[in-house]
Amino acid sequence: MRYNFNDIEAKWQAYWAKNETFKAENHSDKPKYYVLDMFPYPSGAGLHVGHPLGYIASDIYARYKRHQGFNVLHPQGYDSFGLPAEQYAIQTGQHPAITTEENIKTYRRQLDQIGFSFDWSREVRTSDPKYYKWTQWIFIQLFNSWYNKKEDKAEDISELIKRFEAEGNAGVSAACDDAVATFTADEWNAFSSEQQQRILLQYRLTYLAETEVNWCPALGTVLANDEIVNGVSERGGHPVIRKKMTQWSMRISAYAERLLQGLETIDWTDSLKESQRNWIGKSVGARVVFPVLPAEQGGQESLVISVFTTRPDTIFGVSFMTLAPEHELVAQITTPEQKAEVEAYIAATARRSERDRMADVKTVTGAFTGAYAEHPFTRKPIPIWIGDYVLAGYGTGAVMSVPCGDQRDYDFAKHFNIPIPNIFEGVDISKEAFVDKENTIIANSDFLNGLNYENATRKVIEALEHLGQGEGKTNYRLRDAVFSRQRYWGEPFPVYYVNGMPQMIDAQYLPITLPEVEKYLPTETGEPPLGNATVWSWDTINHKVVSNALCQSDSSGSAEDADNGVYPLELNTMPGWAGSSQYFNRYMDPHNDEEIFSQEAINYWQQVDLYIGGSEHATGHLLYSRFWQKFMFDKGLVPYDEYAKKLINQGMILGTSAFVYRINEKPDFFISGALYNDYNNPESKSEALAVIRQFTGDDLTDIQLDPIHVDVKFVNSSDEVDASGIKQWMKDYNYEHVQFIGTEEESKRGVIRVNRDVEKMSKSKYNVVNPDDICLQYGADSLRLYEMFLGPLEQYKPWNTAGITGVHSFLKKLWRLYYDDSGFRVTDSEASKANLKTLHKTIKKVQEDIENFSFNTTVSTFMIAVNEFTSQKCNSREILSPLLILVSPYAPHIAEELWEALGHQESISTEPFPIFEEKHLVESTKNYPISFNGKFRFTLELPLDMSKEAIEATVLAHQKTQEQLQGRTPKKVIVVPGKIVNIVG
RNA sequence: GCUGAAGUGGUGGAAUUGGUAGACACGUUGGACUUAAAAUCCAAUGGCCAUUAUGGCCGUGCGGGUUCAAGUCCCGCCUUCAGUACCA
Repeated sequence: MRYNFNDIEAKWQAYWAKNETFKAENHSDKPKYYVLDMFPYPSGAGLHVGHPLGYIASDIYARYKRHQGFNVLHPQGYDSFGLPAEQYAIQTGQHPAITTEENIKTYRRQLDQIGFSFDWSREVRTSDPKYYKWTQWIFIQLFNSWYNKKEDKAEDISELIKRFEAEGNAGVSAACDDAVATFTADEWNAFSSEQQQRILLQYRLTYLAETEVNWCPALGTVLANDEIVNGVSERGGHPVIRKKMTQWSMRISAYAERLLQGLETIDWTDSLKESQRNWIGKSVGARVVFPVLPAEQGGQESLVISVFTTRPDTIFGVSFMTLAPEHELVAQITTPEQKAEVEAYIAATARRSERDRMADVKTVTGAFTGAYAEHPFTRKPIPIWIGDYVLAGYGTGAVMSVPCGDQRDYDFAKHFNIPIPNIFEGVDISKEAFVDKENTIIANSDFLNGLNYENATRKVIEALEHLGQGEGKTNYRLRDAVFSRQRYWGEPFPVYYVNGMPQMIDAQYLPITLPEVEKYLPTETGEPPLGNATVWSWDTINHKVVSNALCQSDSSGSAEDADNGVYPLELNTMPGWAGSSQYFNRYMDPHNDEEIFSQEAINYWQQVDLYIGGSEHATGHLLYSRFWQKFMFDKGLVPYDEYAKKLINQGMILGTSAFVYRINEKPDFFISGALYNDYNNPESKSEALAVIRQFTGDDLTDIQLDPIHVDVKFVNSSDEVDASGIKQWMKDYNYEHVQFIGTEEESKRGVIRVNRDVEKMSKSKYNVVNPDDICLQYGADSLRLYEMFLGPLEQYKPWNTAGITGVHSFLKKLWRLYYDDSGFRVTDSEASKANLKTLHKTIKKVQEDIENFSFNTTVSTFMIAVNEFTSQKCNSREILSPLLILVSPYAPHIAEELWEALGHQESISTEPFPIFEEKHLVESTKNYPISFNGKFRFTLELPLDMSKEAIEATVLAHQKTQEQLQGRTPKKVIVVPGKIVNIVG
């Protein structure tokens, strides 16, 4: 019987689906284990072989854990809100829901065909109203919460209101807007409801505020910081500008310290933790207040400049101050004489885009404001400058410049001839600043002289606090996350407006579902696409979404609306990360319409034991979801404030692109990779040029060659495209007018050689390999094994279809252990010692490998085992039965088929994992490699239970040793029992 | 610049954590089977030298060091990839 993988795989996939083999129950006598994948965005292109890498790894682990006797939760779903479906809708008018549904069907078919053990009964889709009902619900919970810094947790907003009513806000330590004003209880109680609401917004964990956002005009939406790469949008590469807009924000900054501390408690990769630490960007230092000296004329009111510094110990080295050009005090303090210069400078920096500013960090620019500030200790005047090396968005947008201790301050001072006082003992600062704070001794600094960094810092902060001119402060780079998107295909907010103030829709009326719109672009008045909906107002009396016509006001919800109780709804939608921040918990109880999940379910599954996904989400999804989890923990909804105990980043599988080259001067001619290489080799350049000229019939002397991607499906394993491939390629890509030029040898054989290069796998690079093709030709089990075999999980590695024959022939060999030409060959005969040794060696290795996530070496272990069993002619059921269980996580289809052939009725998937027995590996003798000063080497077989001394004596007495030593006396003999003998001369 | 990861045959990659480097696979070469191809099987395959067999020398990015023993540990460099950045 032949190994007919196509039939076998289809058969078992149908069996698993029919019997719900992988359905997980929310209670069990078995211990639980939760294996999670990052759910995919269902794009129109479908899966390529790179996508399932992490899913295969997690599936192997999930299947292994089932064999180990765990109740395994291994769910899958779709992150189905997103830009591409909406862009497609804008172009074609097709509703994103339809596109998404189609794409999901393709994904599901492709995933099923690989044989994953997902519990599909728990599937979630972020775009499903039943799911996003709970995304909206969490939003409401965030709105109704504030962050109590004293308790270090989120609390209900009603607690805050009570405290305002009783004592005002002076004693409240909260994470809130910096600009919040102090008020007493009496003042609070006297405020209008609208004023109160406005103040509360400054405390809520999700709030509406005028913020400077990253606006992408081409996409017509704002982007989060992590959605911008090198100053352009991650999707599409469009330019991004700064713009002020009223937006929803998430007060993630309240959780900065806990997000940082939490990293210590979880088993995530160092590089990923480091990315998050950098993103949170904690720096410890001090806030220092510098009073601005009143200008001689005008008698300005006393202004102060507040700065943040990590080096308060260098305060006596301050020789100037620098403000960001956008700093709010710049206009007020600039003297009339300097006004023109300062304004010109501000205008010049405003013209420079963010990108230019980043690219050009070398040039020192700035302007003097003419104003001076007073040093808190020396009371001497310090000139105030502006310079674009100071960023408005970090710290206070102002720095105290210490040129001797900071290279940027140093460069600035040199450029503008500002004095550089040296406050470090025994340090030369004539060439550059001295930035090493570990080896600092402060000098020329009054009461700080002779102190090191730590002591000086402590003393300065005490002194500043005593003066009331500063205090110790910790600063975080992490900004609050903008939560509004001017998009259609996202979660609608459960928000309506009364007199411009946002109101939450009561949770019992959720979900607020997306309205139908005529077109998916912004409205003519510039409002988000939801502004196109005719039905999109909230009726507070009947509690439902109703026609816009019933609502008088277009945006604010004016007084007239109050008469009929109909108010406008929020027109923005939530960003992509909203839905993905809670899906891992929702899988535990995905069909619950009463609660986000039952306490029973969350207490059973608790948290994710293993999470596998790409590292590209390091500062996006993986940070936001931790924030939501901590919030849910504060609300008592989840038992852990970290949701994923262990996380592994799988690497990417890259494509191997193929290139030929277009002659820039003669775009109708393409040359082969071989000819290109000849042309670029000085020795063969003229020859290559002669060949090219024969075709172009021209006197080309120097040509420019542009690489053109050839679709890899036309290229054979020798990197060649044959005549029929060329023809097909030209037809498919409208290159019929093109003429190919190859080397003489290529022309003779009618082929074109391509050059290869490794790139990210992508449709536009024509290097995509489709798993459908692989499954058809080699089977899903081959695909699974090969993806693992390619290399360590975390590593980036190129795909090379040619290599798959290795694992495929392994499967065929495995099959032949059970079936040969004469039929089923497994018998009840007794296993030999050699059989048992191979089996137990394999059990041990496989178990160790899987537990270390070293999936690539397991495949080798399988191959070795099968080769050994084949040469042992092993046909014992006692061996071949457990072997299948070992293989089944990797190649589940063939394992099920052979398991059935062995006479089992049930699926192999929950069979107990074979138990390793040391006794089968124990040997009585061992080969000791013997060497003398690394010179001669031979092996000697000795009993294992020999003592060190006995081994030494035996070795020295051995004839071969005596011959080799040639009468010399060894100095020392090193014996490592069971391993090695070294004779040292 | 900083942070993280990594450098091993023609290629992907192993190496029980200091103990015979190159497992396993691809590729290549030779052979068997076949009318032929495919498939399958067998053999060789780090480099150099020797060959009548047993062999010998050099080899894990580079330069040092520790050790009986280093791909692995220590010091100093180089290179590549990824993330991040006028962050005060």
